[in-house]
Amino acid sequence: MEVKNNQSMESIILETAEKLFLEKGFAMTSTTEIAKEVGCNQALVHYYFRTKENLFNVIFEKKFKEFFQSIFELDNLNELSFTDKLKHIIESHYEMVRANSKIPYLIINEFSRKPEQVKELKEKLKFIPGGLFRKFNDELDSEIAAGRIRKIRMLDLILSVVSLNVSLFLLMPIASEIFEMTEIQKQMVIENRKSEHVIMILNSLRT
Amino acid sequence: MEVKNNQSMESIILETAEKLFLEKGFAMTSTTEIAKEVGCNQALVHYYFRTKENLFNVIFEKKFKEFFQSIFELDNLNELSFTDKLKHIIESHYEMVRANSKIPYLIINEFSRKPEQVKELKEKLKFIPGGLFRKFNDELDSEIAAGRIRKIRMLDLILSVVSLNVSLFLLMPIASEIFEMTEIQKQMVIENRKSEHVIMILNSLRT
DNA sequence: ATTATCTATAGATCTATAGATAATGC
DNA sequence: ATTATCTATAGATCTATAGATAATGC
Repeated sequence: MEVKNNQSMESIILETAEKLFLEKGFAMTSTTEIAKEVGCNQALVHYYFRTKENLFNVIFEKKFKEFFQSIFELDNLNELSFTDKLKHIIESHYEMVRANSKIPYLIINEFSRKPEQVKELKEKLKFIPGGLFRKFNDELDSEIAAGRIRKIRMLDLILSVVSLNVSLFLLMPIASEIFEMTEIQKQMVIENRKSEHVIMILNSLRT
Repeated sequence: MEVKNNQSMESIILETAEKLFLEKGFAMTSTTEIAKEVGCNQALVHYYFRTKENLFNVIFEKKFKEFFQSIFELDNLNELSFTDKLKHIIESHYEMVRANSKIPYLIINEFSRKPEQVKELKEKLKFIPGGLFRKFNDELDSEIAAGRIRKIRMLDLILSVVSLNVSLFLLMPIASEIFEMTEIQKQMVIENRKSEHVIMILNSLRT
């Protein structure tokens, strides 16, 4: 447990690995490359994390939790109307995906790399309080019962919000080529889509 | 140019490679593995396609074109109203993604593997007739002018349709774990989302 | 003769570990 | 003494090619 000039070697390795895994995925990133970028020898990466798989898992679990935690963040919204609450959720989820736009790719990648281990990942979500979730579901149902929004299941609502937000950032590199956007246009689209997603979802819920 | 019992070796290799690349991506698939699955030796894979990169590119270009062609398939819809036309586009795009659910992942993967080559891929879309596209854009604008739908750009409409359709299949493996769906429930969700997407988009366009 | 298929192997990784040396904490 | 870092290397890939042999077309 040495404290280096500011940062321990272990944490530098971790951060560098995180950066590279997010950029290029598990298979395309070697421990040799991580070491080279860190500026140490390759054995040291294994000294701290034993295996590449191990190192990846540490990072993956962290990112995976980070990502799903934010989806279900519903605190301090009690005083708002259902519509405003939903608007807030869409917007904060959007901002979270924007700030962590590589995570969805990492997660999809990992699920396709180890489909058999999918069950274990479920365990990692146990920390999410189901209460908030159920409460929002009840509110949704009573809005429907009151005839203020059309009939829709919670699952469909979540899928729509997550789909729109996540895939904007997954598709942006491709879309910007196809539609020949400049860097500025790209930024404008990203800026506009936030309110577009809110409008879409809210509009689509009208009776 | 030998014709084997039914199928040439070259096409068997191509099909097997396609299957494996779609399943596991470029980096996680080796020519050794392709050969093993085909039942030939590894040198033969290189005999027909020289390099792994080459083999991948042949497959990628095919899939890439296939995918985008179908998005812009707007034939034989002239007699329909704008709304019905849009409904038809959403549904047929949905079915295409369902039938080729691994392609979006392949494309996203490739774009993140070679971000520098993005420009070249643009070339591969030159075959798409811009006319149909512009015609639909004009129709959209006149619907807006007539006050029948809210103000929206073509780009936003396309992004929304593609986002919803594509990410359903990208997210399904993960979502089905989180929401603890059985295989039957999964199939039901996939069945339901088709009309849900149509409703969402059409509803969201109302003034 | 030409094309398809195989065997064998070079050369470049890459992961993981053993064992030596340097740095630090007590 | 213990922990961190390095050098060196084993062993397992993997891609690509050279060169031998088998199969086919004329």
